[in-house]
Amino acid sequence: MTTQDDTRPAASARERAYQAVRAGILNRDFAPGQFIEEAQACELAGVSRSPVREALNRLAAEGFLELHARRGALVKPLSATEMHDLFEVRLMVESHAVARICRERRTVPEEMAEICARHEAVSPKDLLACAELNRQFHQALVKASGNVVLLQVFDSLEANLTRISMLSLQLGLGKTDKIEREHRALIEALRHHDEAAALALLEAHLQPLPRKSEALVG
Amino acid sequence: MTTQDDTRPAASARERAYQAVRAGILNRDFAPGQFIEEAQACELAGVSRSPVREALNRLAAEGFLELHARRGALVKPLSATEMHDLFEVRLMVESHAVARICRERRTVPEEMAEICARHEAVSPKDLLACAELNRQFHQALVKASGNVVLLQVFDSLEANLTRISMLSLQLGLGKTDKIEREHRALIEALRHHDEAAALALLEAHLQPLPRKSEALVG
DNA sequence: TGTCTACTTCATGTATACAATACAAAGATG
DNA sequence: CATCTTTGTATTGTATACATGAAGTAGACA
Repeated sequence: MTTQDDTRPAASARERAYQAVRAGILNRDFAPGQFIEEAQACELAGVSRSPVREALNRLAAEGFLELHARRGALVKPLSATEMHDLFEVRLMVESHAVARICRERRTVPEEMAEICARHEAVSPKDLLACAELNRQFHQALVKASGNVVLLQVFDSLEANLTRISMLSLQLGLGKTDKIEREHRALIEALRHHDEAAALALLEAHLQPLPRKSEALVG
Repeated sequence: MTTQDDTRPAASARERAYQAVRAGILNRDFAPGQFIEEAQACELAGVSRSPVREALNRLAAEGFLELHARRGALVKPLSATEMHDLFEVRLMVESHAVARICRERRTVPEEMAEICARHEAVSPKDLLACAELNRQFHQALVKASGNVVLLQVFDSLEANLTRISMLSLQLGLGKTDKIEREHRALIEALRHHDEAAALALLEAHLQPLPRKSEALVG
């Protein structure tokens, strides 16, 4: 029974467990390679094992965790190869979205510009908010392609993308104002349905992390 | 309780529940749009609600089901739009794999030819085996790209692809010998690293279902 | 007769109890 | 001293009991 202005009245136990553990992973309270015990998660979220197990299953499906039978939930380390491959796939997905938008001369949703505006308003210190807005922008781009399955695929990359994004910001790479400028430029190119320009901007925007940061995720 | 002369070495309760419900969906014992009650699934698999719930969660994550809070697990209908979008994404993924194989001049794994050989041996009547071999071939193609994330993405499409594949064969579309010939031709093009030819073959091979069959899935 | 309401019923959400197993530490044996 | 065995303990896997909320039904009233 979610009221519309849901400040936070009654989240389900499963949802609380999910959010708590997910935040713990992103904060690196749970480090990659570490096992998360159900009891820990129970205490953290203040719920019993049933919803915790469902949350862990979900996090595993999303790629945050690896479930080992009778061992528990391992926080999945990201290898250099995986990070590289992830960026390649992400570029493929977003390029496809750009191509569809330009070729079918789709109108660029207002949502994307709005996200940029919100991006301006937020403090560069608030890493989680910045990462979230960045995610929303790229998600909106893929959504604008009109292909629901493409959107599902993009969402399935979200877990790892968010982890990398958080890390990138924590390391002080990726200035948020530069990101926002590039987003606006991309919107402009899309509005003119200039596929070549948009693809070039996208490719320049989506650069993998430098090698030195790899070890930090895995 | 499990009898002692259990031919199988004791699959976990969760796995049994997963297999049972998944088979039920593919057989269309559980029709699209129908709600699966946990009690039904419990009886079907002979286990209690705990492993059944985990199985349903997994099936939902894989795209077979939609979980509605306090309502249950709905067998997800596939709309015409989703089927179309699915083929577009699939083509994108496999095209990317083909491009990578050709451009990086990768050796085409023996596995792909072996699958074709097995395909020859199997009876065209055995729909499930044919669908499975077809899936394996395309999965091997994506795996040959060397991009592990691309493979994950392809696997995430599996649920819906399998449902459609089963349906296609049930309807007597897609002759299996034609499929196998096209697979062999694709291997040949890949071995020569002829990207243009391989992409053309792939595109011709991956044709969406005719419109008339749409209603049967949704 | 239609509709609104209160109640009954039942499925899901959550908590907890029980079972099985893997890991670790301590002891036995060569 | 090293290694194998044994046994204890902790954690996951499964079953079941309880709580909560939703949907349907029956009855009363307009």
